[in-house]
Amino acid sequence: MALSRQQIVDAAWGILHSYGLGDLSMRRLAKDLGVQPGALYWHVANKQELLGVLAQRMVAPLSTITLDDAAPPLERAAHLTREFRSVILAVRDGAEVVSVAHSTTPEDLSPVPELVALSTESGATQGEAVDTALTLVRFTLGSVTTQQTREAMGLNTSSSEAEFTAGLQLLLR
Amino acid sequence: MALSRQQIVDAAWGILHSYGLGDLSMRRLAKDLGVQPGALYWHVANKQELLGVLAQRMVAPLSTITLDDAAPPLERAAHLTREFRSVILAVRDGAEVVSVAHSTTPEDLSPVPELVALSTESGATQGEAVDTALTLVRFTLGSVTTQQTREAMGLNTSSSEAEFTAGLQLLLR
DNA sequence: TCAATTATTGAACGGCGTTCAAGTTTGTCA
DNA sequence: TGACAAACTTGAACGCCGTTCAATAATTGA
Repeated sequence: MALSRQQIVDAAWGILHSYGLGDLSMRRLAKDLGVQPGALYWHVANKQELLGVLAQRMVAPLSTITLDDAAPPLERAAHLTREFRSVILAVRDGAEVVSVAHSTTPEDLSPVPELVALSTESGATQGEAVDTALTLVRFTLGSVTTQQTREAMGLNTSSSEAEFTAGLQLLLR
Repeated sequence: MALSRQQIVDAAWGILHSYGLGDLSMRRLAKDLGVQPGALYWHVANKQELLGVLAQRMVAPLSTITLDDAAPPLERAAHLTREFRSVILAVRDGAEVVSVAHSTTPEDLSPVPELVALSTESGATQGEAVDTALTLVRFTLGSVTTQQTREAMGLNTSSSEAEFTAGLQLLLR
């Protein structure tokens, strides 16, 4: 069977989950797929593009999440941000991978559009809503980056969750 | 004259400013110093340590900054955070370099201790103050990372300053 | 069947961080 | 002054990395 883009992405996804970004090299990927490294470049432009696809896959579930309609918009925003956090926290080096994608296209990546909608719903102008959403996402990425970096170093991360909650409340007062 | 740790750090500082993190390799550093790469390792444990020193040097001015005594603490905190931003914005890939250091020792790196002091001064408990300071720093690092990434890609960054200001106000209400 | 398209190989290019035995230089003290 | 130790540097290698590209193989459509 011919190699496909999908297979490559799946294998990369697997390595990322099991061994982390440090082990996700094009050569390692090729070896896992039983193929020469050069073959990957027929299906994928370069490593950066591949990481972008992985980031999208990570956050994809966020755009189909259903939030309690009864809850006020800001509470739903808080909930969505928490979901964002758990999604990237669940993948090794998830924050690092998503950060790159976020830096390239800050406003398109989930959960930014969803957060913008919720923020306008609660009375913000479009501009304010974008600023709020970006701030939430950046804070979350920073928080999780710290936690995952420290985890990788074997340092204590017990206060991470509480710090995140505190920051979230600070932002969504 | 013998090579010294100080010389290495200075040369690294120069490369970082002039050419960015992508050009800051141990081999390039050695070449600039007219020395073999291995020689660096007598003075410096590894590249990560070197980057840590660079990060410290970047933020060092923040701990000796003088803030308007008359202004309320939260305003001084805002000012300090702005200074933090300009300091890392002024160095190519500054946010990336400082992020690594921040992830390792989040609470020791300037301007975190200073922000904690200002936050307690305005009535927060120690715990709240730490959370606020970390949130401010992480948001700022995220914001500048995005800006510098986009600059490096030749993309538009005109809204960066306004987004930063908006986030800052959101956090220091 | 036989071109044309699609896909893969194999090999190379030019890098990277780091290690280490072997050498050189420098400083100390008899 | 000379010998010895300590401080430092070299040169070479190890094992990686992302990416390119001519040549080759496999698949497809006419």
